[in-house]
Amino acid sequence: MTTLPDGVRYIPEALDKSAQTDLLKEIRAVVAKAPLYTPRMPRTGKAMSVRMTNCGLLGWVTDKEHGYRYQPTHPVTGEPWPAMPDMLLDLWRTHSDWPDPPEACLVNFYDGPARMGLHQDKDEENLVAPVLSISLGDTAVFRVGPADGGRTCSFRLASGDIVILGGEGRMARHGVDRILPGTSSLLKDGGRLNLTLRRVTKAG
DNA sequence: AAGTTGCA
DNA sequence: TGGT
Repeated sequence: MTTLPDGVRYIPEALDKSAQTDLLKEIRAVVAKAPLYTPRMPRTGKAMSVRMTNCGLLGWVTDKEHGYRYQPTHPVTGEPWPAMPDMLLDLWRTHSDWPDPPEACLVNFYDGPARMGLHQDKDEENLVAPVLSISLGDTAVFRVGPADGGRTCSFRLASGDIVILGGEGRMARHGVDRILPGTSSLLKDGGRLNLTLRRVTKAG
């Protein structure tokens, strides 16, 4: 594998098959209560290819009118986000090395052609706490590069893998080039779920 | 603005 | 096809 930027940690096979199945069940329950919606770019209103929902106290949302932000309610249903499953809190405790619990879990669903352009996570009030990402389902071609520009590298993220952007890597630029169809049987109809845990505010 | 395109 |  190509060299990762400083502060970007890749943990392959962090979740075994049984843990992936258990976690998927939890996320299905979240999606049943807080349906996936199509987020839209600020100003242009252009639809993103990824569909999203959240769980936890806060969720990341975007729309044409108000842009990128965190809020406590689902933008379509107006309901509070479902609670963060204990499994996710456990994974954060195990891997994040951060004292305060995560407030947001962004659930991104990538179907066959969905992608995500290179970006930095900077909508949080807390830009120091790490960002923890969990992959479920089909393999993604993930791209990551240093915060200040320069060369990016890409590698595959398979079901059960974890990536942590922490320390120097917190503001790393990252995105998803594409999904490799048929690479996992975890999701019956294919596609990829990515769960991103974040601390949004500064204090607990 | 987490998009798209176009070019090497 | 891949890196930006």
